[in-house]
Amino acid sequence: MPDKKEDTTEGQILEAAKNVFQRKGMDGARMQEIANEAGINKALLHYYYRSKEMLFEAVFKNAFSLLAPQLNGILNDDSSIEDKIKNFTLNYLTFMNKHPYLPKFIIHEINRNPDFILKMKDVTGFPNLDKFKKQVASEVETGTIKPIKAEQLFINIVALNIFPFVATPLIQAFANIDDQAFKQLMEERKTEVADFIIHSIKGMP
Amino acid sequence: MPDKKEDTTEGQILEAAKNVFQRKGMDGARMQEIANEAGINKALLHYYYRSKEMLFEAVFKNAFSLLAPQLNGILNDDSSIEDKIKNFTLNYLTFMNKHPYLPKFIIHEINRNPDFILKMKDVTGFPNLDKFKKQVASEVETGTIKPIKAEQLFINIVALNIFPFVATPLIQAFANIDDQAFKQLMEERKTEVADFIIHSIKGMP
DNA sequence: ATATTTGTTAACCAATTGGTTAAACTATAC
DNA sequence: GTATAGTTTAACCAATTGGTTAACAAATAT
Repeated sequence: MPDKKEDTTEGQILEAAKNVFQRKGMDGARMQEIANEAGINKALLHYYYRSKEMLFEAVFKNAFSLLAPQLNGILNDDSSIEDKIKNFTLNYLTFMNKHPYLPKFIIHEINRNPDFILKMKDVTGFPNLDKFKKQVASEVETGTIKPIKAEQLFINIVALNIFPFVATPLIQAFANIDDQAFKQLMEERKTEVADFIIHSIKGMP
Repeated sequence: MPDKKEDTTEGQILEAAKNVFQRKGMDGARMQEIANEAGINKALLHYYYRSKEMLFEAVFKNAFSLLAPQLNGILNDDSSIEDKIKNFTLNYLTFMNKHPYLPKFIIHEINRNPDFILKMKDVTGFPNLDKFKKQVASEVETGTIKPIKAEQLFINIVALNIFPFVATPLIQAFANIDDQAFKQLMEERKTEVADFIIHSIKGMP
């Protein structure tokens, strides 16, 4: 009896499928390649997941429910905006070291088929801006931060944190740096990004 | 004799290929679909472009050489950092209205095959950070802007400008807004983003 | 006018791909 | 032990896909 998830056949399938789908995308992935990487027969793939689409959906949901809580953190806890930004930036960039393909994968597949996001909306604790909006409005009113729309601040936060991991090769080419130097830049960003944002919204209006 | 590019067969092919490739990506695109959209026979596609890869490369190079000058603007002209940020933000967000699929397309395909970027490095005026780095260092020294690495500032600028167009459906879902409201947000960003950046780098160190 | 090059098509082909089938192997139930 | 249900495989299948061929039409050259 296997106790670790990766030792069960289904675990191996999901792990292999995750790797192949995240590397190649839904369209580029091949069932045969997933079977090979899982060390099993292709027919067995269809035994566990009747179709490529079903397997893909399982992988996508897994990925999405890893990412969603990261965003919910910033939106729904009770700390100040400033603390949220600091924590989110630090957490997210740390999290990215473990799952570097995740944002590319999710963003690409949602662009390919925007309906996927509807299927997600009920499943996990789907991120929601309502609370964050009230908090921003409130801190703007008390003068803790300068006037800004919650939506714009939210976009800025996720953009600054996520974008480098979506456009890694492009940035590396423009900045003319190797993997090591890029990793170093990302390490610096754990504090750099939060400082950048806070500096911007803390000044006089 | 056709004078407009779109009236020649090759023009129709490139236009159709651009649309299909940008919607579906290299892997998801079908030669038959491109032929249909161009209103021609599939064999004629292979008459003009021997293979799918060659056709794709033509489309990709076109797309890239539309985007590259946008970045070069900010890197290689002689205005101040502040003016560069203002101009770039305004220009880029305006440019995006005309080519909304462009950044998704380029980023996805470069992730799929990072070697593509090597092929681009010689072709067009490939963006280069050298001049920008000197300028940032100089303005930091004179105290015009607070201390920041040119690479980090560059990443921040492109992230804030490009990311919303790469992750549109995701942002729309999180912020719970429709196309119209999203477009409105992007319109606001034409000044919002530049203000946000400048506010951040102009404060006391 | 007519030969020749260029542009266009319908029909075809080989390879790939997602998916199925029927048999075999393995563990579990009785 | 043996029936039974669950797991795994090799071989197969139909559809799709990128690409080709050979014939035909339209310019262009001579």
